[in-house]
Order: sequence, then structure tokens, then C-alpha cells
Amino acid sequence: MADKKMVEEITSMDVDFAQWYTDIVRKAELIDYTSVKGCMAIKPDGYAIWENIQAELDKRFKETGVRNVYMPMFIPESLLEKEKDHVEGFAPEVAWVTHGGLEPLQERMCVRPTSETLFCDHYKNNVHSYRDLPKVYNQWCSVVRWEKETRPFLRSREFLWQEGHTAHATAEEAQERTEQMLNVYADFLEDFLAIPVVKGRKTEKEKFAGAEATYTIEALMHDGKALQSGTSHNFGDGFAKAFDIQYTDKDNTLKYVHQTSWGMTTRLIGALIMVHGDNEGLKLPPRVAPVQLCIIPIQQKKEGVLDKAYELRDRLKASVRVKVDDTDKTPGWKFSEAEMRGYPLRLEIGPKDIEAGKCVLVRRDTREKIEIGLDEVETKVCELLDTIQKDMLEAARAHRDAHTYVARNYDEFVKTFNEKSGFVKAMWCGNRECEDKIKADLAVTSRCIPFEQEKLADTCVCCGKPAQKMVYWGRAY
RNA sequence: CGGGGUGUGGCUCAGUUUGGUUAGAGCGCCGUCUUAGGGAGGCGGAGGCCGCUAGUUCGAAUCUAGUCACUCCGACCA
Repeated sequence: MADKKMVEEITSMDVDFAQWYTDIVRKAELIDYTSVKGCMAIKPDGYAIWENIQAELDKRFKETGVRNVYMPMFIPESLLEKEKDHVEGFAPEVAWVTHGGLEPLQERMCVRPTSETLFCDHYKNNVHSYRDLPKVYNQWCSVVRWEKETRPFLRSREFLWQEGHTAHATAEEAQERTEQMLNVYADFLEDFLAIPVVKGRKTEKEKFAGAEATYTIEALMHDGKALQSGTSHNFGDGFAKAFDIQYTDKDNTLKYVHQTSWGMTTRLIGALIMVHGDNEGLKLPPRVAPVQLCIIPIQQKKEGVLDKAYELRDRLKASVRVKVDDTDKTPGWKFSEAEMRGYPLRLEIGPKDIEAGKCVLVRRDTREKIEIGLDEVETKVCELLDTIQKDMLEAARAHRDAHTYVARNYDEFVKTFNEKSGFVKAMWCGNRECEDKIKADLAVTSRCIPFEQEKLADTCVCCGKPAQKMVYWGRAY
């Protein structure tokens, strides 16, 4: 019975995962398409998720000394061009502003695809002494990248994100900050979004344009594809040299700053959908859910039922994000609707319950129905929300672990990717040629070189030469 | 950007092959009555110049060309 499909409008994920994803995004009313190609209208239920992500992340950032700022959305072409690798990486996908009103601009400007150059320009003017360091700034904004193909949340031409940009006196401090923020991201995904991640470093091929080193957290989606869910870059002094950001140190010599940047985006909402969702719809972990508990009155026209529902809401609203579905749909409709929208917990209350002093709680994650006394609602709801949060993380971890494979030679490697989908752990020699071959053969990329290394073999899975590192490989969004 | 698919009330689609008056269905929506513990039923309504533009024709949702959007598979990216 648990497998019975109740929401017919949602395509089953095993029939067509991409269609399933699109259905959820639309039916759970997270976004709508707009007249602007590749740009979405984020609807209230989708934006509320982003607001919760934003509030929690912002709090965690500030605990590490981050301060928020705001930079322009336009970047003059000359500024974008200052760092060679950076401009090469982004030039193909920027949108250009060429006119101001009716007059052509003397110099065209792009709409920021990312703001390294603006922060560098700012730091150049504001960093003079070691006393001015570190600068630990972040901004919440949207950026534009002219993607060829777009998908809601996963790849849109404009998306919301935060971008942290820091400048430090020493290379060590920059490295520390790079790793610190990666850890903030990883903890946030696990604690708040119930998404387990693999932490590690990107290969040279996969690193950010202009970075010395790029670190990443990689999550595994339900279909076995990987999603890069956050990145943290150490720029060394590359940008500082390109933009001439120098300070006078204690010893009265001029030194270049060392910089980092790190970002997370609305793509996380896509991750929430694809990690936790099922054929009934969205499934939100309690901590991020805009509505944690939905109260569904049964026979709500009967005397006292709605009053009791409102009374429960008022008792709970101090500790839980709660709403009463008092629309005049049938209860069955409301159950399905609550599931489609991913509310972690729902409470059913009708005349029989009221008479017996009870109500029914139903978990979204397991569909388990639990009868409780009306006097214990506050404690049970809070307990259950905690349990659901934990269980969802464990379920996601179990799924990821069950879809993480090991390959010791190329035959195993190819066979695994042909037959399974997920992460494959394998040894790598460190050469770009092997990454290129693997990508050409299998459309598989290196996801990361995990911090937690295991020695699976002595030789590279691809070329057979001595291995340097164990790498997570996968097909990615 | 290359390849495939799709555009007809809010949604899902029929009608296009073979051009022919007022363009259909189901669901949803509005009103109302009856219902109510897993997507209820009756009655009465509203809503579409068929993605857009040009062309062919006495006549175009239907044929032709172009264009735009969405979607899927690649290449690129968070």
C-alpha cells in the first residue's frame, strides 16, 4: 500500500527522472516559467525555502566573522579582463550592456557572472596596511550566466547566491579560511538540509577560472548523478597581482594579499528535491521546511472542529512553523497536497478524535501514522520533527553509500558506469590525459579528490601508472 | 551551440495526415446544494481569434517559410 501512487500528476522517478523533477518543481509551486528565457519566477513556496537557507547560512557566516556588503551588478570590460584565466573562463557566458538609455556606452559592461573583479577593485582601494586585514566580506545577490540550456534551480541564466570574498595577509590564513568555509557548507548541508556530502579538492581540470585551488562539496542525487553543492576557492596572490592589491606589513615591506572566494546558490533547492523527493512529491527536512506541520481538519464543517484545529495551531506556533489547511477541499485532497508540497509532518483532527482527546500525526518521510493525546501534541511534534530530520539524513546517507562503488582497474570502472549510477572511487595518476579519456569514453568527470583518502590500489585506474590520489568519479548535473 | 520532441481555455490533451460555417473533451475555476478519516457528487456558469509573423488559398488550428518559447540528449557551467 505504501507504494500506491496517489498523486497521478507526478511522473514516477523511475519512469523519467528529469520529468519527475520538472513535475515537482511545478506542482509544488516552487517556480513558474517567465517570458525571459532561462530565467524563472521563484514563487512564494520556493522563495520561502531560499529565505530559510539564507537566514541559516547568514547566521553561520557571521559566527565566523563574515560581514555583508553589496557591490555593483555591472562590471566594466576592462576590469573583467584583468585576470587572464578568469576572463577566459567567464567571457563566453556573460551578458553585455552596451547602451545607457539611447547612447552607446564608451566601454561596455557585463552583468556580473561572479564578482571577484569588483571585490578586487574595492580591496585595492581599501587595503593599505596589515591593520586593514583580513577583509571577510560576503554578498547576497543574483548573477547572470548566459547558459545555453537551462533547468529550474539547477541551471538558470540568472540565479540567486551568496559569494564570499576575503583578503588575508598570509597564504596560510587564506588556506584556513578556504577550508573553514568549506566546512561551514558541509555542516550546513548535513545539519540543515539533511544532505550528506563528500568534501575534497577539485582537480586542475575542474577548478575555478583564476583559482589556485578549488574545494568542493559533492552530493549524490537520487538518480545517481552528482551535484556540486558548494565551492570554496583559494586564489593565492594571483588576483592580488593582477589587480595590484598590496599592503605594508609590520616589517615595512609591500606584500600582496592572499584571497579566497566561496559560494552557494539556489541550486541547493534542486538538491533538496533530488535527494529527498519521492513519487508523491517534495519531501523537505524539518529544519529548512517553511511549513513544518500542516493541520488537516476532518469534517471541518462540524461544530468545534476548526476551532480545535486553530487552537492547536496557536498552541504550537511558538515552537513550530505550522498552518491549518482550512480550504474546503476534501481531506484526501489535502493529504496528497501536503505530501506534494513536502510538509514534514501533518496532523489530522476530526470529531472522533476530539471526542477521544486524540489526534493523528503522519510523517511525510515514512508515511507512518501515530496516534497521540491532545495534551502531548507540543512534545510529540517537536520530538518527531527531530527524528524526521535525523532519519532523512540517514536515509540519504544510506542511499549514497549504496551507490558508491569501487573500481581497481579500467574494466571494472567502465563496467560499473555502464551498469550502475553513482559515485565510483578509483585511484588516479594525477594526469589530465586520464581525466580527458574518461570523460570521452564515459561522460564521467572527476568530482573531487576527497580529504579522506583510501588506498584502493597502487596504480591509476585509467593508465596503470603509479597512482597519486583516490578520486570520486561520477556523472554530474 | 549540435541533435530530437512539443506549442490548441488555468492543466492534460483530441482535432492537423485529406484546408470547409459557431474549435471539442476531461480535469481545474466561479455559484449553489449534498458530502467529508487517502484526490467526493448533482445542478447552473465563465473562460480559447489554436505560440508569434509572413505567405499560399474563395477559405488556414490544419499547407509553406521564418521566428520565439518550453522540454529531453550531448558540449559548458553553480
